[in-house]
Amino acid sequence: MSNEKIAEMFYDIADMLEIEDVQWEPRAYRKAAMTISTLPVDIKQIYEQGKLMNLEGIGASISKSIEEYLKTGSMKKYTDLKKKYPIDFHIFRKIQGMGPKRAYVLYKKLGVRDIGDLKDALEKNKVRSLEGFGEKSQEQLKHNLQAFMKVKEERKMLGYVIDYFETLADKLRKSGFFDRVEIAGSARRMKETVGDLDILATSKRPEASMDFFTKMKEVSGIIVKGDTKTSVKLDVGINCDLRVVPDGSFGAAMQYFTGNKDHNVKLRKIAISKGLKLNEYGVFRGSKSIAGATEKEVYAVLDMEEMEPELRENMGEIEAAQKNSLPKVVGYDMILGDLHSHTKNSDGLNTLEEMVEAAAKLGFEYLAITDHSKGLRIANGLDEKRFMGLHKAIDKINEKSSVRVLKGVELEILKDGSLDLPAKTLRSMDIVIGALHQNTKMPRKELTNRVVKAIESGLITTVAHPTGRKIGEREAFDLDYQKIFETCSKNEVALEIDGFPDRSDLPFNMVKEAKAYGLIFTLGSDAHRKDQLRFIRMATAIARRGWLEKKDVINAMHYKDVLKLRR
DNA sequence: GCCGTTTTCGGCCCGACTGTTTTCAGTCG
Repeated sequence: MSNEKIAEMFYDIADMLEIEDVQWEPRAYRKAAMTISTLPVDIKQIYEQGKLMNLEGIGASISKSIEEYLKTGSMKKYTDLKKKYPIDFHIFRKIQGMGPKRAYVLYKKLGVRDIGDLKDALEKNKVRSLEGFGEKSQEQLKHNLQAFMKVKEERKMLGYVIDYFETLADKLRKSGFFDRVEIAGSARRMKETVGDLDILATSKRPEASMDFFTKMKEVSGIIVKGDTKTSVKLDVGINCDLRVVPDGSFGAAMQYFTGNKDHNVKLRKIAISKGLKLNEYGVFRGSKSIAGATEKEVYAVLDMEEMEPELRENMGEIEAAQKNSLPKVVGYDMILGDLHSHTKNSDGLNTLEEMVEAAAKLGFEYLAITDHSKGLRIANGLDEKRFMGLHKAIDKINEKSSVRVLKGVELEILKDGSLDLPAKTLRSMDIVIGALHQNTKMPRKELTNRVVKAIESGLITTVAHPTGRKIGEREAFDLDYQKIFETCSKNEVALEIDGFPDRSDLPFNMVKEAKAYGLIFTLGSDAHRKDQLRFIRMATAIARRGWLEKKDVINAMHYKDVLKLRR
């Protein structure tokens, strides 16, 4: 996919135009870059459909540049600018305190082009004497550069830290120093990864409450400490901001700090169009506050419904809220079971009995055991015989267990698109999750046909973790996803949302895309240990972020209906 | 450069922080 490449070029152009003090254009290019980098499909497809100009922030000029790049592999505007500014903006953008203007000064005065040059200049203390810089700026850049080099993966996967976050917030609540304590930020939006933890609170004793906070055992270092904002390092390796806000602004602050940024920007524009001003303290007409105590009233004075935090990504939710057409997204409490889990029989850690017991503790109505099939050797996949044995054990458990155990398999889709187990075995199962694990580097067309063939076999019920991505580790498969979605739709095959934090697959923006094809979804924790069954919550979060409603999610059905659907 | 039931021209989100400034530029979220 060229999306990321093109987006980076536009970000570069924006930086370079900013150096030239061009007004407004940088903003336009950044907006276009943002749109492109979050596209759920290959931009080439959109170009081929002639729909580039339908994208937000992409007009005549930028669409021409995209076309030029797709056809020739280069972009004149970019190349020309880059000749003047041969600077590694791409990397510098990731270093705090290195904006385009500073990068240019460093290039012009010291010849700094890339991260190595920067390191060199800083070590030789050449930066502090430059105009506009000083001792402190130099030290700060040194520090930020080090932080950048050290941090391989600065974001944490939310699934691994969400319980910790909630425990921390609970401790604050129970301390007696605060009146209200709520988690905001990307954790509240249930984003797959989080860079830090934002907590909002109200307190009658801000000073004492901040003292309490900084002395908690989870706090490993203090970054800044004040009455209204304190930032600390947590022992799990990320930062936490605690803000104490006035009671009457709590709703406005929750809105503001839940984000995301684009969502907030759009809201503020709408406020302006109504002659109002929106900030983290409230909604104002002139200097008079007309809303701010609750989020609901903030949205209400902007003439829209309040939407679930998971939706606030500027993916159309604002327009929907204005038209009263927000989806009624599936609730966490509507999920009755888990449709993807493993036992010791393949590559899980716990026995069938232990998994079922853990599912009962979590209040599941049902649990699908979907151990790997034989083709996945490293996972000790099961053949027909071993599955028969497993099914006998499941039948036995179902006689007495409160949790209904469904018989399933995470089935290898083989290299030629054929399936790893005979039809007879597959037909005896309640759920058959077709999956790609091996030989996935095929050309796009071949790989797509392989999956299509599996879907058209009539033997699989669901496509497992469809993109195969692993966050920070492995890219998504090179597949024609539109074709996959179409084929699933035609053949009544569901897509899986795998809630295992590293996977988080399908990604939420593609869930929304896939829903438009009329598809239904299964949610799975992909648990390989009993304590990982809790990841079903993360799968639900992705479903919500992808605008899925109760009717779109098979796990919201009772098991009898799931089995009926299977038949 | 994009965009439009207040505009096809003239707007474009907002506040805070920091360090470097003698009133502001750059950066960030």
